[in-house]
Amino acid sequence: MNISEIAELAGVSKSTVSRVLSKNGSVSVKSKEKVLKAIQDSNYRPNPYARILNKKSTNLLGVIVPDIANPYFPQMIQEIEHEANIRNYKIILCISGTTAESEFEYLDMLENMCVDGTILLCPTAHITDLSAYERQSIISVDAVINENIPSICSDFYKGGYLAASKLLENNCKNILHISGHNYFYANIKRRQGFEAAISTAMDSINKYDLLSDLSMSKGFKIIREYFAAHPNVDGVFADNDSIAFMVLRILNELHIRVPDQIKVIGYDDNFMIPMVYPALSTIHQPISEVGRLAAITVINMINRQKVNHVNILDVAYIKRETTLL
Amino acid sequence: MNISEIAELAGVSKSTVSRVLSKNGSVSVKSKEKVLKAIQDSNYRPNPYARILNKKSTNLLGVIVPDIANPYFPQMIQEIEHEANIRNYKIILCISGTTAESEFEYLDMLENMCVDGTILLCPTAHITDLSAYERQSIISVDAVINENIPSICSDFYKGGYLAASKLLENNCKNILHISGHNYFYANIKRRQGFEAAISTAMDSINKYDLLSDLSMSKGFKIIREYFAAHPNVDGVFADNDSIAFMVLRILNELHIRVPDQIKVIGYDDNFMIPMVYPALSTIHQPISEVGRLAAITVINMINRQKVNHVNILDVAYIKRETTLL
DNA sequence: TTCACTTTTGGGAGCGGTTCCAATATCTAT
DNA sequence: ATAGATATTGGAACCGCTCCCAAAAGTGAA
Repeated sequence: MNISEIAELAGVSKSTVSRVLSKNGSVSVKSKEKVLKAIQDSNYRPNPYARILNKKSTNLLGVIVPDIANPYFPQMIQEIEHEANIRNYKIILCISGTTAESEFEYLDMLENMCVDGTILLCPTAHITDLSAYERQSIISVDAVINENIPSICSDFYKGGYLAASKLLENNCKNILHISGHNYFYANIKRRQGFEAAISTAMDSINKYDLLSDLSMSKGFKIIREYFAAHPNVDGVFADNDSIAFMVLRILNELHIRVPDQIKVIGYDDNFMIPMVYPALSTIHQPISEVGRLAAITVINMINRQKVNHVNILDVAYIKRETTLL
Repeated sequence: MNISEIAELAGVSKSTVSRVLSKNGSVSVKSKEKVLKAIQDSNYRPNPYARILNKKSTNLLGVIVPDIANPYFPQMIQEIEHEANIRNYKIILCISGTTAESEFEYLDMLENMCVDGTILLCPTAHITDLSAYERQSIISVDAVINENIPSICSDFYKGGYLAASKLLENNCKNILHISGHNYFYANIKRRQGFEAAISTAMDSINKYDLLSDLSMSKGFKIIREYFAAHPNVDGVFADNDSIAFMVLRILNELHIRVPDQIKVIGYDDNFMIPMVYPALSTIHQPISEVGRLAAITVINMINRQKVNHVNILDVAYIKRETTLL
């Protein structure tokens, strides 16, 4: 079934059918009715690719995400998908892992597919130059790539700062910061904020750093060994909630009481937190707002409207059961 | 940049360029080199939509998923995406919620987009007739829709059966089955298996059922009240791990010891389990295998190869810390 | 050199829409 | 009734690629 057959069925020309379908150009009520009836009768679906060939836009949005195991990303994707759909955009999902090659491979693929825009979720620091991708509007989430690429971030610096401040308020003196990567913008900013806050402390503070591959397979061993070697640690800031969960589990095994003996603060505000005991104190990121703003921004950019190149959304400390204050 | 400009640059006809691009038809070495050089020099990217208009296929796969908060789905999507990419298919991700209208809306959209195939992840029981979608090959995962639609499922019946058997082995006499929905095939089969196993018990068993909306906002209250009203329960089977986590959290609040006083078994084998205490005993589903088989099956179906219409993958009981046996 | 055969090539008609343009129909005011 | 303006319509070119087909070029044996 194509537009010519519909035209024949309705007894009009295909130009007229096209006008009815795309709702522009004037069509008499009579013709319009005939066309609509013919479409009804024949279960006709216009071919979007023929249209794309004429128009310049595909109404496709690429989303490149490092992984979707960490629930942070699915939540954001869900929000992006929702906002995009409202505006008649479809999502092409690309899961890149954390290698720069793979990110570029997907960007190439999306460029080939003529997506109208792409949202880079948490790109690695390897991505600095996107000038080769001319057909698509690109924005980044949770990382600042360069001044030409609009970005949406929650305030990682403040998040790190808040975490350290709260550990200090809780009277911790031997503070451990655990993180799994150092090639994401988020980690770097968070660390800066964290260290800035520590350096404001009146008392003398011992700061420890554990930076390692903390995937579940290796993480337990590494963290367990670290606590064995540093029994004096009385405050922990984990770069994400999964790491914090591992810490809590290990402290439980070691019969170290939380929050009496050690305070623990996570990051992300994983939706699982309220389901487990003890409920983790953490830094909450406005995931939905970030996702929504990302979708809106990239679509505005596609439509050549003005967009803010710097968007920093606020974070908040959520006290639960692994800290006293 | 289009194929004609490349042809001009290379000093050949666009037919020849097309032959080089699509690697079929014979082209002399000399022409081929000229064309390749012209493409190199000009950063030309063939327009896939012009190709789609001639060929019949889009190399697009739809994936319709009820939600992506539950980590079960992201894990599966990741696997599907991976397998699809290897075979040069791209994924259109659609998040439908659990309403049948939305599932049909997305199916319509995918039909309009001329996707080659669609994978329905865990469709609701409302979906029974897919005959209106003629252009795409459709399969379902975690549900049997009808005998025309190939399906990939893990063995829910056995999963339910196993869970009940294990609770009986653990000497539970007052067994509670908690589930959040009853409009998914998975829930129905699981319940059948569960009840079949219970009915084989030698001793007299009290079986309780809690079937309700157990989203996190309401779930805690409902479960808490249920335990208050039924203090004799000594074994729990939760339809998924998230519900089981809520149960564990509540039992902890009530100072009821697990597994001494109550045994708990979950379902899914959520990757978070090893990170929290006590680690949940659960029924493990082969998520990756299901995802991989789904991708392979739908692509085989697209290519008109024979596919099995019934695929049931095995599940296994994983004993951790919330049961004794 | 010539003929028969194979390889390579370019022209042109689609694929299914959109859109420009000129032609025709309809309407308004005189 | 008629000129002039406006609304509606169909024809045809075009978007960028594929692929059929016939022509041209290349090959080898007689």
